[in-house]
Amino acid sequence: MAQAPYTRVKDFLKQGLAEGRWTPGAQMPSESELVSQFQVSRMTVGRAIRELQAEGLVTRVQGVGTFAAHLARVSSTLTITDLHEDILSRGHQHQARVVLSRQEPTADGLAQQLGLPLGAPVFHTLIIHYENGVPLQCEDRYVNPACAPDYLGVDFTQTTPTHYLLEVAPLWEAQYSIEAGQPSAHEAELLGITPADPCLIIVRRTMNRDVPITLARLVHPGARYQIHGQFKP
Amino acid sequence: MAQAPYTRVKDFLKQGLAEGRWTPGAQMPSESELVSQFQVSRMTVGRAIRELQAEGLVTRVQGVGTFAAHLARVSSTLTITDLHEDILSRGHQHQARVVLSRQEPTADGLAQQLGLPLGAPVFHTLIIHYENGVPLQCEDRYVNPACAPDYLGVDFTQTTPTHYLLEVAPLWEAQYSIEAGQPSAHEAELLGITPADPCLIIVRRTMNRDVPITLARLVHPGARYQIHGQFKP
DNA sequence: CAGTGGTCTAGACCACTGA
DNA sequence: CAGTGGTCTAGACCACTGA
Repeated sequence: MAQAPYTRVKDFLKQGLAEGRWTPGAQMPSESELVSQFQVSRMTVGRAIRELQAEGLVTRVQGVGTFAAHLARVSSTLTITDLHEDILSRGHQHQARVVLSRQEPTADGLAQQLGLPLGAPVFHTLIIHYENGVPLQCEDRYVNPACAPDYLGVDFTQTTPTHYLLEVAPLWEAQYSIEAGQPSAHEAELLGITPADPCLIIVRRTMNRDVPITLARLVHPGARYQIHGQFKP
Repeated sequence: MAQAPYTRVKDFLKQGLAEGRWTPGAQMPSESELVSQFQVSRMTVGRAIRELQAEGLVTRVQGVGTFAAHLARVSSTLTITDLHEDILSRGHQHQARVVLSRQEPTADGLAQQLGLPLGAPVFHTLIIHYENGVPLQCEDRYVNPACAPDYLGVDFTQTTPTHYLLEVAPLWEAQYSIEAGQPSAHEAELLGITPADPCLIIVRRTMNRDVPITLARLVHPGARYQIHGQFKP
């Protein structure tokens, strides 16, 4: 099975970039040069270069040319996964304990974050997730009732809020922050650690077309949780 | 200025996905349906759908069809930025203090990580980065001498190792982990914090075509450093 | 078999850049 | 002006799937 022509062009350029044949900022072969070099149509080399551009490996300027990208800002993907699936994929058991599940009036900062009027009802759950019996995450979550009216009726020992919300409210945009911090006294108690133990804290807000769906604070004992990732062009 | 036809098709599909018009797993219009609906050529709808596929919004199966993606695994981009640029972009001042810069014999675990024989020389720098005079990062870095022979001669109060290495050794692949932990006694002293203060610790290894270039441990006081990101299709 | 996506071609017109 | 990328068309052949 012969390789597709556009991948041959793409691989040629990619290899040259890896070898430093075109150093960052240098002009790369034009579409017409590649057309005659590879004896393919311009659509084909166009696709090859466009994909490299999408991967951030080259930059293009109309009327000027294609250039090897400055890799100063290399980006990697950080995947928002469902903790339940993560744990199962490690061949371990996942349990959840629902500490709290109720409706509350929205407090001050929260109202703003969820785009609700101050004091409007909001759903609040506090769930501890265990991997093989060991507490791994304290999930403190507020949900916009308009996006998931039946949220409080769900049995979260059987499904996770993340999973349920992805089903009922198509996620469209997410913002998150990651930091190291100390758990609150209550969180420490629930996680079976001391308030001095460092934790990885992720705060995440998801929205659908400017309507906030949910705000979650995810606290993980530092010794038990790591984020891994890699970048590969 | 009329919108390009392929973006019209792409936006139509994207909007439908945001509205939940096609729920995860549902079959979406075929290329030929879109061709007659939009009165464009198949190449054009093909490009629109291919880009949605690259963004992870749809999945395609040859001979079967195009389907709305299950968004269970939504990914966001985490950008490897140069701390120096980060700080300047906030309008702040960046200073670096070189605590250590020398050649050492490679220790056990390190040799493996860098693909060097045990005891082979390796470059080692320890640098503290300050934002407006406040310690923000402790950068403990080992460098494969073969990739950057002049590394130890560089004045790292003037340029950062990240920046220098991106210049001399085209980065091609990176692996990282992020966790919360406690600094070593030495790190705490250098950062002006106590060993009990939680820190965000990033360990990053970069390589070029299977040749490890550098391994860095970046320790940040939790109270002073956060990672922010967002996902938006 | 009909329908799907995967890919390619040989041309075309355009906007933009810099000499 | 010549050269660049941005985009499109109308066809084509193919591999694959499921009835």
